[in-house]
Amino acid sequence: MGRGKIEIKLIENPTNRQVTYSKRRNGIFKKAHELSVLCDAKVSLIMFSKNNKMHEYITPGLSTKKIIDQYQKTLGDIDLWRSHYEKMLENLKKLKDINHKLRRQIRHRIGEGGMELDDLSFQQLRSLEEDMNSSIAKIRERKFHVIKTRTDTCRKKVRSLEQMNGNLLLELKEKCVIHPQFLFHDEGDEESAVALANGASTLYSFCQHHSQMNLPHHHGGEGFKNDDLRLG
Amino acid sequence: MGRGKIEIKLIENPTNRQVTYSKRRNGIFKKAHELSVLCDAKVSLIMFSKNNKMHEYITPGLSTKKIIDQYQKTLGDIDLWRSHYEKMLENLKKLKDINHKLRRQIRHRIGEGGMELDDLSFQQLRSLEEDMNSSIAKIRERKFHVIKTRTDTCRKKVRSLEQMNGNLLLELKEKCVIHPQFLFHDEGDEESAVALANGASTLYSFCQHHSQMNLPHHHGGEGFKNDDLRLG
DNA sequence: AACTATTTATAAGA
DNA sequence: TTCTTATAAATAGTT
Repeated sequence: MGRGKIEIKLIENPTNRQVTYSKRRNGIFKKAHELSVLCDAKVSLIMFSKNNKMHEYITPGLSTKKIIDQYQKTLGDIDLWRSHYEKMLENLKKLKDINHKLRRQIRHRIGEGGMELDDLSFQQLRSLEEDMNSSIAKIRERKFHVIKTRTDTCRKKVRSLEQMNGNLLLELKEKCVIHPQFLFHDEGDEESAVALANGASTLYSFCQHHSQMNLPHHHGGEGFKNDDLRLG
Repeated sequence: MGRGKIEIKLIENPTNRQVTYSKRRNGIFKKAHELSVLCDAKVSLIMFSKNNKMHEYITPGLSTKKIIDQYQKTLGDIDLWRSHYEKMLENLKKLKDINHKLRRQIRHRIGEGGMELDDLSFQQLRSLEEDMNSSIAKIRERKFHVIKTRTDTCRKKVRSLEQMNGNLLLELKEKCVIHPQFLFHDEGDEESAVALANGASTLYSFCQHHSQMNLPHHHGGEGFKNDDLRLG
């Protein structure tokens, strides 16, 4: 802004440079002050000319020392944040590593992907096989336990149903003695009544069966993961 | 500069204030950078908005820390200069005081100005009088010494001249015996010859006398001054 | 340090 | 925040 446009590059002529320095310095100081007032901002402006003459502007009511202190405190806070951030990054990296190892272990145990097992030495493979065998043994044991439990539950249910069935038949016979008109009204009716009684029980059993199918599966999964984390 | 002119006072509307802050901040940063480049100046610009958000500009290739260090060093230097200046001021004051006292003493000793002696108590005046008396005694002693020295010198000179005179007369008589035509040619001639011989001697004596008149005077002056400084 | 033709910054509005 | 634009302000070159 002026009679001509100028390039923003060092002014070689020392006199011109000095004049421009003075003019623009005043300009900036004025603008700094306007900013201080208009926006209630804290401004510190320190400058050294080429021949190391110092000039400064400071928002009225403040000292440059205060600004510097606040500046350094802010930098300190930024450092704290950065170190915090860097710790988090490190943590993330560790977790990713563990994740990778776990995935690899899982692949090994599944024996998936053809080439996956080529990474392992003979010893590692033997150890893996043994490991798998003992795992299978545990799984089988658990399976038998589950089957046994379920069988027992079924037996109990059957027994209770048989008893309920007997009671109902007795009741029915008594009613037939008192009101003979109910006897042998329709063969199908008697069967459907029994079916109805059994149906409710079957529905109950289904619910129980369903929950038993899910929970052990879930628990097994967790146990497996825990083993993996210990190994990773 | 803008669609309308604004007063330089706090912008009450927070939104407007924030917008203005952003715009003007960029403006100042740009100008600071231009100054850095155009004039090869070192510029540090730190600002905190009303809600304590920090922004800074720093001349490329520098760190804010460096600027702050230079700033503090400069302030330190200014402090050094100021303390130096203050010490000089103090010194100056002391010397002025001494000067005053000395002048007063001199005035007392001279007894000048009528009212000057009114400052002093009877004791002080007695002491001053004694002091002056002893000074007078010293001066008198010195005076006698000088007179004695000068008298001795004169006697020696007279003796040497009388001898020289005798020698010349003898020489003259011998010449008269060998060449009687010189005898009693003119009465005045003999007198003028003696006068000539004495004249050279008188000239010599004058020079010596002149220097003796100056030197003791000078020494006396110095001695007096030294006394004064000791008393001040 | 003052002047002034220009360039630049920016207030207001979208 | 960003863009536009009419206008205010800054300043380069000159005296």
